[in-house]
Amino acid sequence: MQYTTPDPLSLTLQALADPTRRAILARLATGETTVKELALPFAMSLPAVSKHLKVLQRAHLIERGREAQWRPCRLAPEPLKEVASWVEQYRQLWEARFDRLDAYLNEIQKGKSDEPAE
Amino acid sequence: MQYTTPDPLSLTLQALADPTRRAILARLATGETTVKELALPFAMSLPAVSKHLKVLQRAHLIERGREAQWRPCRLAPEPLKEVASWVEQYRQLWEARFDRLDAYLNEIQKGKSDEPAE
DNA sequence: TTAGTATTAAACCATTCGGTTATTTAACTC
DNA sequence: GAGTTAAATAACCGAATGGTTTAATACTAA
Repeated sequence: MQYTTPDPLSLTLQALADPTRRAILARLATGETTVKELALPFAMSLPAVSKHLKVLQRAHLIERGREAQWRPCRLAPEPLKEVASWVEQYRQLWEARFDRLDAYLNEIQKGKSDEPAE
Repeated sequence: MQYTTPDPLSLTLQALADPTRRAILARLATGETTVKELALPFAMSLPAVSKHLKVLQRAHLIERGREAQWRPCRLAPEPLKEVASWVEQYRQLWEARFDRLDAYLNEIQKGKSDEPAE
C-alpha cells in the first residue's frame, strides 16, 4: 500500500489524522469488539471501515484476533506514547506564549502597556 | 487545495504526519527564520518547502510575516494543545497495559503465573 | 532601468487516500 | 452439501499529497 515505509511517528500521526479512525479508537478504548459493530455508527460501507482498520493496524494502534468468523479488534495504545512525548517538547513554548499574553493583560489592567503581545 | 475542510484536530495531525514538516517546526522552535534558511537542510526544491509551509500555515502551526523580500516564519504552537489533550485521554490506557505487564512479570518472578498478559 | 535575490504560482506527474460496488474467503449451522 | 454471516479482497473512481521544473512576483540595489 506504500513504497517506502515512513518513520513510526509519521505512521502514527497519519493514522490519527482521520476523524473516523479516531472515533474507532475511542470506541475500542471501551473494549474489544468486532468490525461490524465498529462500523455501525458510520455512514460508510463495511469495506471502508475495514480499510480504516488496516491503516490503524499498520500503525500498530490496534491488534486483531480470531474467533470463529469474527476478527475482533482491540486497542494498542503504545504508539501514542511517542506522540505524547513529541508534543510535550512544545508545551513550554505554547505556555510561554500564554505567559506573555498574561503579562500583557496584567499590564493593560494596570493601565501601562509597554510590552505588547505581538 | 481541498473540498471540505477537515476538523481542526485532523488538520493539525495531518500537518504533523510528515517528517519534513516536523523538522521545520523543530527549527522554528529555536526562532523565526526565512524560507530559504528553512529549506537548507532538506534534499528538495524550494517550492517543495514552500508547499510544506503552506500546509503548516493552513493548520495554523506557523505564522508568516513580511520583511522586504523575505516572508519570515514563526512557530504558532497553540494547535498542539489540542493534540496533547487528545492523546492524554489514552495515557491511563497505555499505562494500565504496562501495569498489567508489570503484574505479570512479578508473578513470573515468584514462579506462579496464573494470569498471563494476553 | 536593469540585475539579483527571495518566494510563490502554475502546470505537471506518480502515488496515496478514502470511498464505492462486486466478488471471495472463511467459518458456522442446518 | 447448501445457506448464512463476518470480513477481506479486487477493481475502480475522483481528489489530495508530495514532489518536480519553469515562470511570475516582489522587493533591493547598482
